[in-house]
Amino acid sequence: MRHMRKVLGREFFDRPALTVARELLGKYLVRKMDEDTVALMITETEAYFGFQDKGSHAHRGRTPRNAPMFEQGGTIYVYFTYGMHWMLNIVCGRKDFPAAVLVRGVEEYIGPARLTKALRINKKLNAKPLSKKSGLWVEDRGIIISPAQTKKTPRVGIPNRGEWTSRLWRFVLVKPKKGNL
DNA sequence: ACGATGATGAAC
DNA sequence: TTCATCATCGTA
Repeated sequence: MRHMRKVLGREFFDRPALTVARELLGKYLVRKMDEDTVALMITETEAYFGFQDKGSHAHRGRTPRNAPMFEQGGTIYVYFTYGMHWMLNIVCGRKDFPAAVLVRGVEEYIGPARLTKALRINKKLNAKPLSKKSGLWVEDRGIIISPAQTKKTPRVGIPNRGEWTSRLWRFVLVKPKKGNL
């Protein structure tokens, strides 16, 4: 299993965003830039799920910006915020149900805007499918993440939304201590 | 610790 | 028309 490199397809992303967010930890985000292909392990994610989620862009329905969230699982949703930053989301679940996972960190580049800057992810990828053709995809390289390595916390930057603020929908990969594996 | 950045959508 | 937003960086 050490050398497996399975490109994750629709069957992986056509599931609830919480499941996908948790299982994306330890998977590899792969980006092809010209002749350069970079693969970085995903270390931090957040789930956004359905119309009722008051933290989600989709909670008041479809708008031109959030339209990709209504596409099928595996669609890329990239949006621009704070006048400078691109945010990378991966759409989850079936078409017409708005759900996605925000990729907040990969090894080496922690922070949703930092990783998009490093991997040159911007509007050009919005609404495209994760695939080798689009130049952005996710691989399972056989790394198993235990529950003990998965820290759950509230989502970042969503104040005063009651239960939607306190839900533990952020997942962080914790490096196991030496001798603890 | 604070201001600049400046798209998008909601509130007023 | 004004304000807050799923941040980050440079400057003080």
